[in-house]
Amino acid sequence: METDTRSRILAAAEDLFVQHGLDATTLRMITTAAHANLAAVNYHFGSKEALIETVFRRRLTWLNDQRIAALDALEAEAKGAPLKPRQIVESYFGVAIRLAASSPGGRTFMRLLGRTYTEPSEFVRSFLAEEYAEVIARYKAAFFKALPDVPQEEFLWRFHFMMGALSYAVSGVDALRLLGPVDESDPEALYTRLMSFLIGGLRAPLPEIQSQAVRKPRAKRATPDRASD
Amino acid sequence: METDTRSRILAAAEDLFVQHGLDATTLRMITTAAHANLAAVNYHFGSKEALIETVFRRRLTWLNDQRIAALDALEAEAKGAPLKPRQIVESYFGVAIRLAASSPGGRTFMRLLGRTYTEPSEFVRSFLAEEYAEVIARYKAAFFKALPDVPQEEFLWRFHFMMGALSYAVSGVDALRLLGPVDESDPEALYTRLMSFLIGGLRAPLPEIQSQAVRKPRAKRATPDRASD
DNA sequence: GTCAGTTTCAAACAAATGTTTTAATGGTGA
DNA sequence: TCACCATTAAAACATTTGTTTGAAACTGAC
Repeated sequence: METDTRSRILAAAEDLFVQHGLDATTLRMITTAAHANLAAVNYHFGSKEALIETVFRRRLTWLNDQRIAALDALEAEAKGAPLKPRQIVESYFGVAIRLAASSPGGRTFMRLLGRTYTEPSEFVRSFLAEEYAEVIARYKAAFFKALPDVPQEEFLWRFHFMMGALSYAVSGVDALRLLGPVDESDPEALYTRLMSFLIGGLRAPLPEIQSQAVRKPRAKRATPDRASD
Repeated sequence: METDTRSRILAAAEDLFVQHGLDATTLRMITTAAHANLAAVNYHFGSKEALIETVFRRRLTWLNDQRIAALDALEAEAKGAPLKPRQIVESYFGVAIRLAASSPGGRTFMRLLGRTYTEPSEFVRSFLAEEYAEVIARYKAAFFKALPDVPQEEFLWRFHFMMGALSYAVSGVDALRLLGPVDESDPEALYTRLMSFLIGGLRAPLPEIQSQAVRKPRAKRATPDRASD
């Protein structure tokens, strides 16, 4: 082996986590794959949870730093003017796709991350929230400024939907395989496809949300947008 | 307790699975919550895996039967003509949202299902694929007929993205909470919001996918669609 | 060569898991 | 009342889990 034990463990863990999930991956699987002794994980990281946190934080801080840097650059160029929604979407989701495309390890990690957004484990959620706090705040502000006509609640949902689409885009494989054979090998094409979809969804006509108290229970659903369908 | 042991176990399992995940939920947690003996799971279901499968199949077959029935109704009415994309989207994703809205148990299950699409466990994937095979085939055919101008590969990705958005829409909570306080209490509003987004994404301008072999490595990304942004 | 500090190793640890076993319980019809 | 059945109950089962231990091996500085 070329690298040191610590690095080999990190790589093996990342790989096995995405294959089998966090819980189902045992320390014995990791240390075997890393050609290390079982005790090495506890020696180098302290515990399995600490290893998981290290695996995530290592790449996630880098990812979100990239996002913030991209936003900084856009806002510097705009000199106070609102950004175009497309620019913001591209910088937020583009960074993720590019990480997935950059290296086998990056792709593995993005698949892992996509799966872990919905991870119920408490300690994972807590450091995930911590890692995302700043970047979410920055992008929310940028979007609100760029889309002053879109109600904030509506936008938050759309952002949420977009994150779901991204998650499936990078982690997809399994669910996608249900649909039939598709080509997942070209990240540039995936990027282009996802952007089209996201922008289309983000800029879709605003639905008329009736207040829950007023609406009649079994009323036929109104379809106010895009009458041409 | 009102109901019999088997039903109490099913309800408790569904509830705990969505809270803690499949692996992290132990039989002891389930049987305690269900006020049953530990051995009851193996007596009534045979194994933990069989219990999981029962929990999913019970609601999933119903869900997909509803989808197929909805499609049957639409196609009967259309008398051979292609359906409108919006109709198909509404029948597929609307059924899911409606199940989530119909009862606390339905909502719990949809959250569980959203989380489990990305479940790496082999046996879960296998029976999920089995449950989805027919409904996916039917809807693929309907979509291809409704959108003859959209390349099939492009559509499959968009369908995949839509499933990601749905997954986050129903299972979301945690990831959504990162974004800030939103109202998740009104399923009708969620339905309307999601539909707008999905239709917007589905009908977005087609991206120009350059063949991977031809494209230059670091070429600036072309943004052929929606020049107005 | 020696020695302190770091890393690796094999072995064992307690705790928790799904499952099985064996007996007890409760109801139903003969 | 008895025998039969399905269900429940308590206890023990073998495995597997993450973690700890204590000694061996290695490393670099003096």
